[in-house]
Amino acid sequence: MAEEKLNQPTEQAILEAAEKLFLEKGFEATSTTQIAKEVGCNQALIHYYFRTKDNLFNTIFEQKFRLFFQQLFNIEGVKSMGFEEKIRHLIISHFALLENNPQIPLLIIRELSRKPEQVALLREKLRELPEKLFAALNDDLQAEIKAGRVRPVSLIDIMIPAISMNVALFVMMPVVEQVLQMDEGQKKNLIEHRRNANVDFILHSIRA
Amino acid sequence: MAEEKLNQPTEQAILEAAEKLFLEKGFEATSTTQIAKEVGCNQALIHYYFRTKDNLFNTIFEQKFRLFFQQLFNIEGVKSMGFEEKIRHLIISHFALLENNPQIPLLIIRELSRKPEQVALLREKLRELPEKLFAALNDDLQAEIKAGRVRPVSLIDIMIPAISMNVALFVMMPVVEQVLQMDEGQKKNLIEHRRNANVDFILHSIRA
Amino acid sequence: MAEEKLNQPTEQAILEAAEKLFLEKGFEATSTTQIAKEVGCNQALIHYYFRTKDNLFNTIFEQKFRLFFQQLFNIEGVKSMGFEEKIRHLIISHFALLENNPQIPLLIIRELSRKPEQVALLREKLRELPEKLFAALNDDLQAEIKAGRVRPVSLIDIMIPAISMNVALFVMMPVVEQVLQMDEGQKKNLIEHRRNANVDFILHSIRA
Amino acid sequence: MAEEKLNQPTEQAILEAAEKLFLEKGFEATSTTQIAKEVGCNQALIHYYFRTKDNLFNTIFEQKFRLFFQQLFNIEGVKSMGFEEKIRHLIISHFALLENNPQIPLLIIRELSRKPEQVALLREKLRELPEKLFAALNDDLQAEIKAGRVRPVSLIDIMIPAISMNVALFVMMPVVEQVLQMDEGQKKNLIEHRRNANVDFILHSIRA
DNA sequence: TATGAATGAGCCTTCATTCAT
DNA sequence: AATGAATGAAGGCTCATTCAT
Repeated sequence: MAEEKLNQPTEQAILEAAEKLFLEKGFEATSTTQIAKEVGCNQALIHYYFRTKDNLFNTIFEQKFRLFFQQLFNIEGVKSMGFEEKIRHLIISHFALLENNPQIPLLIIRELSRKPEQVALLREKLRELPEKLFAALNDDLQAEIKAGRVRPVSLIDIMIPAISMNVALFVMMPVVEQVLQMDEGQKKNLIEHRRNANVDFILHSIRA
Repeated sequence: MAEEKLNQPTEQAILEAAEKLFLEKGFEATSTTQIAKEVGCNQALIHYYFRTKDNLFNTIFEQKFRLFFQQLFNIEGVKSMGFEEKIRHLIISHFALLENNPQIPLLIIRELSRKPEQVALLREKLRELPEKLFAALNDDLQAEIKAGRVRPVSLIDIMIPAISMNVALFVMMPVVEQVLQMDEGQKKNLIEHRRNANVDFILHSIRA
Repeated sequence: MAEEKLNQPTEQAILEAAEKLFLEKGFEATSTTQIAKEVGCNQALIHYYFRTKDNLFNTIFEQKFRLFFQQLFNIEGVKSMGFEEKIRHLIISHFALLENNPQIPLLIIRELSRKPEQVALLREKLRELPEKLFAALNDDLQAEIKAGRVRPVSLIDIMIPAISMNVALFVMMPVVEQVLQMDEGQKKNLIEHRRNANVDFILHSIRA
Repeated sequence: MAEEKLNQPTEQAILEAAEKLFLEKGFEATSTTQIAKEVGCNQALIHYYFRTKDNLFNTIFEQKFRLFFQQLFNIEGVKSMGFEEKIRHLIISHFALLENNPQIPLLIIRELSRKPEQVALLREKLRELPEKLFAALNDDLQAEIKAGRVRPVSLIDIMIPAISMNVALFVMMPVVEQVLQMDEGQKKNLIEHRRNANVDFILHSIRA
């Protein structure tokens, strides 16, 4: 309960090394020996701080998980916007979140099955979505449709493409990078382009 | 490289068991012991046929990989269609391919980094795309744009959303299933719905 | 169920080494590495044959356990004897059993708490005792008491001292050996003496 | 060696926790971590006070050992008794000692082999026996035999059964408890009964 | 073709111990 | 007096691989 106490530098270093490796290679492919080597400490020290590899992973997973979904549903200052502006803002926020945490979706996809407790947490988080955001947005959407500015389409059929396009970009990016031998600049350009392209695509698609 | 001699039944059984497990749990989390148990044979037999676990994995990876991209770019009988029909057909073909091989994208995303040799292969395959398909399709697209039936948009900016939406559906499906506690019927309905929803979304988005 | 199949020589060697070490030092103080060294094989081989240290121990424990209690209650040809002769024979049989398996009592005392399944087995074995032996013996005892040849005493109060004296000798022998710096000959003499001394003590004690 | 300065309360707490655990589970199966947890202190503190686990164990072993044998041979006020009364008193004293320290015999049996230094100590202690007790008692015994009140028997052949019966009761008690599923009351009754039964048995056995 | 036996390397974990504070 | 941090060694176990048959 009393979480977020200031970690010791070593504990923090372990967390960071573990985070890096778990995100990069997944739980199974990461060994505590590798983490220790990355930290530059004895392997037993990892168990001193976190007792088990599973524990260490859970700590990181939960933290990343919370961070991700808290930001995902944290959409302040949207109320005063027009509908199109809202959509644009939400997609760009989501995109930014992924840009800052590009490996989290794959982490969740990979490892959620190993963490049934987290499933419940996610379910709960997702339940907040309709009430806080979905309902309001849906009202706007229905108004837009009635006004003839948007074609008849359900909100979920807007959100799924939006989320899919954003997530897919970052999930598939490592493959694309490798295959197209992209350098950092090219990658940056691609991301920059997709940010707006995704928004445009959605907005074009829903126009009446 | 591609020796296509008919496999022995045992060799085939190993391949099938390995395929199932590798797709399900990934390379690291699958052991040759598990594969042997699944086949119902001796552990050493796997090495008799494939020498190393890596070898066995590569065989499957390459095969799945070929299958995936061959079908992806194999668009017979498209020529006679109209542009919209072509797009619809391509997306639905791609969707069907994913439906039949829902785990392949995750496999590639997960394991491609471990297989630099495969990257070259993929690159080569991708180079065929523009020549066989891309160019022809692009001609159609430019014609449609000139005719005012499609808004000005590059072909790649149509393909990326299309592929993204299809891939994201199947990559994220295991998480969605778990979180929403969907049964088989619900899952089937969702997939059925998305098949057409994805097409519609693309088509709506590109209309002038 | 189909137990007692002919063991491979290596498996047998492992069993023997493990038996020796487990009896000598107990479960906790014996490592699989030590067992492997004793056998002269790789440590992993022990897990190849028995999967876990616990499994290996259980195999030995159960075998020793069964052997011990089967012989304990296997008292053939006693029926035709007179009462005193019966008592003598039973004590000497028990003594011989301990002589051949001097470390088993300590093994059971040490490790039974770690093996709750075995407790049930032992309980069952012990339930056979009264029916097969105890009842008959008790009839004899009552007859002897009525005839005035034996003082009034319950059978259990004869058996407990008998068993105690026999067991205590072998359980305490390692300590006695060490403390008194006895050589093999002295030890043998002591055991030989106690064999008869124990019988005599019991017989003297119950005489009217 | 025997520095008898008053222990610090913490040191005392460690000793008590360690004693409890060592007696219960033996040296190998007890970890300094467990002891620290039992005490509620830091693990390092145990080494601060006792330097090594072995040292801590030796302290306890030696203390228990001394206590056990000092009381064993400490037979005050016996001189004025008659022979039978002496025997009775000695057995009951021994029994009481075991009742208060029921785990010590098993501790010694288990761990003496790991402590060759302690063997010398025990040997020395045992050498005091004949001088202080044995000789006097033997005189009494010979007198009794000569008087025809006791059958011809050596003192050692009285003492071994007496000690054996007492020790065996407490050494085997944990097994008996488990197997017969005895509750505390039943156990208490059994012990109470055996206390006198053991005395009676010895006395009956030596009568002429 | 197929298998049982065997092995070295690595994994996660626990342990006793040390050291600086 | 007491503690948190850190470590080397060892434990049990699994793994991919090899080899003789």
